[in-house]
Amino acid sequence: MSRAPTPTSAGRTRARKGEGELLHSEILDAAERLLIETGSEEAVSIRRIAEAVGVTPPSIYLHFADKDELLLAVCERQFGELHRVMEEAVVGVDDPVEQLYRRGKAYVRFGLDHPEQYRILFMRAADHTMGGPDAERVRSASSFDHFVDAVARAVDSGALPKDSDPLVVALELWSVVHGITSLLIAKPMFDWPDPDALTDHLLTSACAGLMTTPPFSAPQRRRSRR
Amino acid sequence: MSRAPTPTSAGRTRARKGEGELLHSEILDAAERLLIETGSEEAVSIRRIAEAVGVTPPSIYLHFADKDELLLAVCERQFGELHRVMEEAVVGVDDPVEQLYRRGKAYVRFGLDHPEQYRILFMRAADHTMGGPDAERVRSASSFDHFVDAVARAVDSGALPKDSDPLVVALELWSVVHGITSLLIAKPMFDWPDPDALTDHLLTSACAGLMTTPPFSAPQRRRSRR
DNA sequence: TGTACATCAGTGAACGCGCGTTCACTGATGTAC
DNA sequence: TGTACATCAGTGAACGCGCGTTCACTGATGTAC
Repeated sequence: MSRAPTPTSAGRTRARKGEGELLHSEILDAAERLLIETGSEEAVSIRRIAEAVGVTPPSIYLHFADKDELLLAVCERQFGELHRVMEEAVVGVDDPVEQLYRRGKAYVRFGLDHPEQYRILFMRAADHTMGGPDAERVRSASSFDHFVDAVARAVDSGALPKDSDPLVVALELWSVVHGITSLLIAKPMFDWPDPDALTDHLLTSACAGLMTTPPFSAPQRRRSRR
Repeated sequence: MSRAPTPTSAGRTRARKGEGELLHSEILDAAERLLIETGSEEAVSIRRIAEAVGVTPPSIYLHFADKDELLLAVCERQFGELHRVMEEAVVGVDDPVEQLYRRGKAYVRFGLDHPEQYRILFMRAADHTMGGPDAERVRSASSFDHFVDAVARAVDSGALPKDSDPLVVALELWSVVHGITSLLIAKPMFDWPDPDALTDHLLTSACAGLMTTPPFSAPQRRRSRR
């Protein structure tokens, strides 16, 4: 409309000399926004991100080596955010089992609130998300390690069998909440009950069941338990 | 090498007059093969499929309206196959709870044996897999309905609380096996124990827990259970 | 048995598109003298 | 206070690519007479 002397095609004004890093986070914001709006990872291209920021495509390469690095940075942000909401969910909660429930429900809620981010974090093919750069491995593992610690505390409290392997139990509980989250995202057309209540019920059942069932033991040479 | 009179660029010989349908299944075979080989849905293009079959790209359109219809057909095949292995797993098994375990383990094994197909079936965004054509809805639902029936039999047998909603329990158990399967596919870098034994243990725990925990009930106006 | 014709499986060339990435550049900002 | 210069954020045009899809066609196969 008005022909003001805007230095870029969009309304953006060029960064001052020492402030080139501003664009860095603007790009990440835009990438995340596009991801949510389009709901599809493929629809998020360098060109569309540049357009959204109000900048030309080559500018992106001033701040990210290539598209993969950009997407990885978006993932790292999300891992951080997921970690944050899970920790936030347990502040002031002392009972270790209650902590597990809270973490689980926060996890599911995060996934349902940010389905597209969740897809990138946990529903992508193994190669893309992992393999090369271990930045994500670190973040992801660190968050998972916190969860394993939480399980270990529940074992210590006596709410889970004394000889449980916290790692295995953590993987099992993670499977439970991930199963609920990802199926709700991928198959919303089924008659799902309230996700929060469902998570609560299934986690409660699973913990109760783990208490009364012999702990997991790796199959021996002989055939497995059943 | 030898300059034999091959009618197509690859070794394929043109179908006889009434046998145009032959190419139809050759295309599906090739699409599936490419999916497995490349391990990526995006890498499977009309052009690559045509090349794999030994035919030109436009020939594909003689048998499929567009790429979506082709991928849908691949999915339907896979749903059929998954249904088959799950039914096969329970032949000769009378105990309804044992049937649930067998189905669950067959499900996980199918996913791990066919990770790329599993991704398409259960790990894609909601829009792609569903929405328009309900062909998949039918297949998917029909297989799920069998599972709900199996749960109902377990309820009737007294292995699950009398007033359980079989649909909810089925969704819960599905979440468990899907959680294990999809995490194993997406996050193989964690220290997973033997999938079969893990599935067995978690399903056993979950069923035991469901037996001793009050059945799921939808949250009332008052805040949910906890 | 022979021939004209309809059918039908498949071809070849081209369309327009959006993509990631590169390269030489511009021009505003700050600094040294 | 003035000016030459280095720095650095961002541009504009172009590259080559693989994609889904279309269109008018070819030529072998079977059929009617």
